[in-house]
Amino acid sequence: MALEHAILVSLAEKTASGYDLARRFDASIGHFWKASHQQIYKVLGRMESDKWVESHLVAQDNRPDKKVYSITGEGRDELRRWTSVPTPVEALRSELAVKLRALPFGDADAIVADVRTRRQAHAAQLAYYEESAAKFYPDPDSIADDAVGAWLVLRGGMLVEQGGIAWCDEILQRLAER
Amino acid sequence: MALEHAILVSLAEKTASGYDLARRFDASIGHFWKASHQQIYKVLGRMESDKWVESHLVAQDNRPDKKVYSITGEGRDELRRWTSVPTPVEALRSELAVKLRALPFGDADAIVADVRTRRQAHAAQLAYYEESAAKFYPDPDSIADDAVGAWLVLRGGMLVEQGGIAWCDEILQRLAER
DNA sequence: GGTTGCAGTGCAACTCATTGCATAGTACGG
DNA sequence: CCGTACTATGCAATGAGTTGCACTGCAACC
Repeated sequence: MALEHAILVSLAEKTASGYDLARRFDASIGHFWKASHQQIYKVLGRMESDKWVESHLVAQDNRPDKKVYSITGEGRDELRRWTSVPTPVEALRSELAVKLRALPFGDADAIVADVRTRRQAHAAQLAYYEESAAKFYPDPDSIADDAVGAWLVLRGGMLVEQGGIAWCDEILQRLAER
Repeated sequence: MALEHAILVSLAEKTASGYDLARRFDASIGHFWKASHQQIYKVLGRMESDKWVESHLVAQDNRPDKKVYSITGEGRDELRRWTSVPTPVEALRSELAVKLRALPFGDADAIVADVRTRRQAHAAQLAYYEESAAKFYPDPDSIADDAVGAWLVLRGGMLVEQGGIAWCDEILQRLAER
């Protein structure tokens, strides 16, 4: 149940409309927590009745009105409370793992092809993270205090992708070299 | 929608009751795909009406009757079809990443403590995988063909845990050493 | 003049998964 | 004999998340 909290973090950084949030969840935060706009609007409604956020309508030129949300005191309290509660380690869920166990009953060539594609996807994502890192944190040894979190998240993303690549390589070595 | 397929794999290896499957999903396969017994019974019902599996009642001494499921020809077809379709790369979802972005608005000490706990959990899981590997695959260079999948899955688990540990260490280095 | 894309908010239906509850017999330790 | 744990199957309610659809209007391209 962390979408609420992801939204709180995002609003704590900067007020936003549901639409703005949806775009943020397509990029930055979205690399580690996906959410569709439908879900965001629904949760925003619930959060507003819980008084964690409040909204006001903003009229715009040449564009539809928008509802800009901002975090409330209660929202900040909730965010602080949430950070002080231990996070359960999330279980992994790998469809590829299931497929690997299905090797004796399935199509080995297709699985190998799939792993190759997946390796490319991991490599592309890693390249993207590295680009972002070079762009936003050219000097990793001196990062502003309030940016350390975002930097560490980016590092986590890189480590995940590197791990993914390493796994694909091991699989290909075993399965393709025969 | 891979629980069906995880069950098909498990039944292709060996027939089982819902209860047996639930225990398998607490161990081996369960490290990469969790499922509760309620969910398993429900999905088994659906799979039986889809003719992917069939069941017969087995009476037991001193124990309740059980319904033993086995995979059908159609089930094997489905499994084969599924392995030949590319798997979408699953999005990562890290509550810890969200918490790291919440650092400026939250309780940094609690987050650091949380990361320490998480590091231990990763280390414990890694140790468990390494034990399993040593026990079941004492010689990784000569693994039977039908065991390669399970071995690769185990390797994937190890890589994930190693990545998790590396991330925790980076976080602790940044946040705790101050 | 028509299509595509962006900005903006939302409902409805559905699937997936968790949590809590129900039932029932056996085995075992204290 | 009492409580706990294991074997065994399942329903009901709720929450989380996806997919599909609906409506408006502007800007840009062909």
